[in-house]
Amino acid sequence: MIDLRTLRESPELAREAQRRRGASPELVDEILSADESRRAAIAAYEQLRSKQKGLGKRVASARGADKEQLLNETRDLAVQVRSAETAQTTAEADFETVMRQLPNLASPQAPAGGEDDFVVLEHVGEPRDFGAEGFQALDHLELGKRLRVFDIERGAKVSGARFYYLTGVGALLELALVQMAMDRAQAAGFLPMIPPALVKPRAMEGTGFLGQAAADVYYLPDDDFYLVGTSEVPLAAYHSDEILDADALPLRYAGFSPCFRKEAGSYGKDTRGIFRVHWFDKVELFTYTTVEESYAEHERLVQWEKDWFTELELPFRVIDVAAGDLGLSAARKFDCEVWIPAQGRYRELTSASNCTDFQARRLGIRGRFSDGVRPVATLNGTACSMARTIVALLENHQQADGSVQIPTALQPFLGGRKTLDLAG
RNA sequence: GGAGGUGUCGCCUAGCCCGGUUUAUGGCGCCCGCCUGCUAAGCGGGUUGAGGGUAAUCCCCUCUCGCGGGUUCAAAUCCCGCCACCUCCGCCA
Repeated sequence: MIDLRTLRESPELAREAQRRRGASPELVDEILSADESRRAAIAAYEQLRSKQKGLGKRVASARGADKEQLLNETRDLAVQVRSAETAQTTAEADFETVMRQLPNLASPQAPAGGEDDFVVLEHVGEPRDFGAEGFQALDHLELGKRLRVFDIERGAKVSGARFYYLTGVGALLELALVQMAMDRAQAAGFLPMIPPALVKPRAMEGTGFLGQAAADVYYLPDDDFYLVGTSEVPLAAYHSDEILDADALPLRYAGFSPCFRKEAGSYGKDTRGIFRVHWFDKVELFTYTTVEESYAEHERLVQWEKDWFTELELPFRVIDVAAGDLGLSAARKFDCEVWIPAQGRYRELTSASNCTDFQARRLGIRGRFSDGVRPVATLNGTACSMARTIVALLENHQQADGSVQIPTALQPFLGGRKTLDLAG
């Protein structure tokens, strides 16, 4: 992210960075002014406090009239110290408030523009031509109903719209995907984790989900808990306020957790089936490393995701998300979009973000290096998002007879099962 | 949810009742040195961490005894609230 030094030395660069992200350039000036007040308040407090300490020592050893004299002096000083302390606390809080609104610095390589200005980096695999195969492809809702993979009606009855039950083979399919994703993650050096899905505000705020994304987050006011929208949150907060041993980096974790999303503002979008839901389970990859190493790690995350879809025999493309569509914390983001036949387009199934030191600064995660203590970098990437992967598998691997073929790589995790069909 | 106990510088620990000379005691570990055929042992010294100032590994300042408030000229120490852990009870998968 833009650190304070850069902000102070070249505010115009920072303003430009804000414009590039579609964020307010004026924020930079607000921060600078808050920073100035904060520093002045700290300096004033520290000076008074130092004086007070010196006097305190003399009071301790003084006797009689000397002591009375010193006590009078220090009493006056104490009043000043107290007000200086209040001023400092206020100034720091004000500074934090504006500073926390500043998004990460977008990578210079990220394409300019907003949501529609992504750049397609590559296509892997070919969408099937169902017409040529002589049958009309069904959408995942139809397939899922017929094969009893999920139960949307009862999901709605019990929990409302955008909820579902995974049933029978559907439930087994998710468990198989979890196992396979964890297996591949472990092979790549990630430590399997099952983190808490309810977190305190600090974790949510530190990962950058209480900014522009706040409307999408479930909150339990009685207990002051947030429901995580991804295990990125508890995995990032795992090492909060810690100083990591540089030799231990990179630290890699694969978290499996439910994900809860309000999907506010998406009314009417993707209402069919289980493509866009309020809850799904996901295996997420998370890395702590150095900022210098983060770029290479980002490439590796994308490569692991590509390998995953190749193993699942799903046609996909990789996009480079534009600066204006990066959210608060990412400096750069690559999405893998899988072909969804019934929709006739590529849809996001995984996303890999390099958050550089943005989350680490906010969560107090630093590394001890030979040249000192510095914030580390954090990265996250989807290993497997269950509901959407099930959608993709059903639609892409459907057969003329209404059955669905299980990709070879996934079969061992389903007890050797090769197809989903009405019989079983 | 209820009762009691605990939380100190990497780890263990003293200090808290009775507030000030605590720049927090001692041990372990770690680092440097001495000594010794080698090793072990022994001896001497060093060692909380973070933030900031500075050209600076010198030096200076602030913060740091679970967290946050309060009392006081002054808080590890007194008071209040919270959190975590332990023991017991209750409840529960």
